[in-house]
Amino acid sequence: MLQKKAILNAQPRSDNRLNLLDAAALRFCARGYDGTSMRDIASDVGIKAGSIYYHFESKTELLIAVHEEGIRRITSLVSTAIVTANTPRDRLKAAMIAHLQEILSGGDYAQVVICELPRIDDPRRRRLIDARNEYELIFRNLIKDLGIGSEIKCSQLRFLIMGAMNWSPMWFNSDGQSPEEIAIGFLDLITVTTD
Amino acid sequence: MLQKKAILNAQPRSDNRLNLLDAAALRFCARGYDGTSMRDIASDVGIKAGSIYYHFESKTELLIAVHEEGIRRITSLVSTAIVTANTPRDRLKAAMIAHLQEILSGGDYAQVVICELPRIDDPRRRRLIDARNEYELIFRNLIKDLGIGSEIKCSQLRFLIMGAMNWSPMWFNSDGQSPEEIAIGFLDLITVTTD
DNA sequence: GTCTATAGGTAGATAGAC
DNA sequence: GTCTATCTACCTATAGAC
Repeated sequence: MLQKKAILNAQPRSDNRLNLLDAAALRFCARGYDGTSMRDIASDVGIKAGSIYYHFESKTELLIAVHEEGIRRITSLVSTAIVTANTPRDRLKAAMIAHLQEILSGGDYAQVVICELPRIDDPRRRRLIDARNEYELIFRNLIKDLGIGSEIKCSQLRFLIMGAMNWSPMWFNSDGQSPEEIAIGFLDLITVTTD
Repeated sequence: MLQKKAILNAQPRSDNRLNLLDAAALRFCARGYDGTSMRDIASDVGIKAGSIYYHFESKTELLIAVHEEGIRRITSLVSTAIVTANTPRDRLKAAMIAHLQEILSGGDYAQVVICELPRIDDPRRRRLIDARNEYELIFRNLIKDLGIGSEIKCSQLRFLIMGAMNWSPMWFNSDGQSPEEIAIGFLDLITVTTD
């Protein structure tokens, strides 16, 4: 009975699994995957490197887990943010705000999703790329709903917006504009009329 | 006779320093600084790892040299591109085209400038950041010349444009739009009026 | 200028004690 | 679940022969 519940919850005890994920996200974000050692991550949570392998099969597996958790979080946040908005433009604005909040002040998971993907050398890489593409589908649809015209124009707009947002960690300063102000500033500069 | 020509063509003698720079740029671009070993770079030019140290003091020094060369090239290209344009908008367009051409089809140096800077752990890092900021000053001035108004609006526009451009290697496909078409597409989506 | 050989260190991962 | 100990492999960098 008790055991059954534990199985259903998937990861019942072992709190350090989550601590390891957090530490890995932080380290991968700060120094990159190749610049981070298992010993670094282990010491952040107060255990020895060998003990990580009780929770994760390999270093790659750890990166994949961080990546999947990052996708899960940002997808959830952005999906939730757009339901309360009424017009297509407001929905896009809400999505941009949520996306920027997550990658600028939401933690390290999102930045790992954004930056460390190209480094993964693993058969499962494709699955991660697919997951990220599925996330970006949200923006693809929001932009299509703007009704600005051709397919190619929609692609260009998507690349413009996503690029500007995903690059923002490179210059963002928490003393300056807030993620929300940045999102609004970007959107105001963009021509979203149908002509 | 044949042998002499082969030597002249492939390795202009002694100038393996340039070959090493090229190989390092390619490797750093593809696998990142931490994901590249001196053996990788050496084998690309047909020498052994230890021999690199005749040309460069250290691996960091090699990255710095790639970075400086990258800055030098893109600054030169963009500076040249804007002199033939007449209006502020055309100058910005010319700069964007040159920038995108260099990072998308110009080689690996520019991409190293863009992506590998945060990883450098060296006192000389500041010098490189300054160099990149000086390069970006070109765009800062071009945008100011548009006369779109407030300082903050100019910053937002700069971040929007630079972010979209610098992110483009993540999705660029040489079978699709050309760098020039991408630049024009981006600019057309942006409101550059003074109101 | 490039080689060989190697120093000295750190990486990811495993085995078995507790 | 975490430890210690260790394996194997690879890393940057140096020294000296050629």
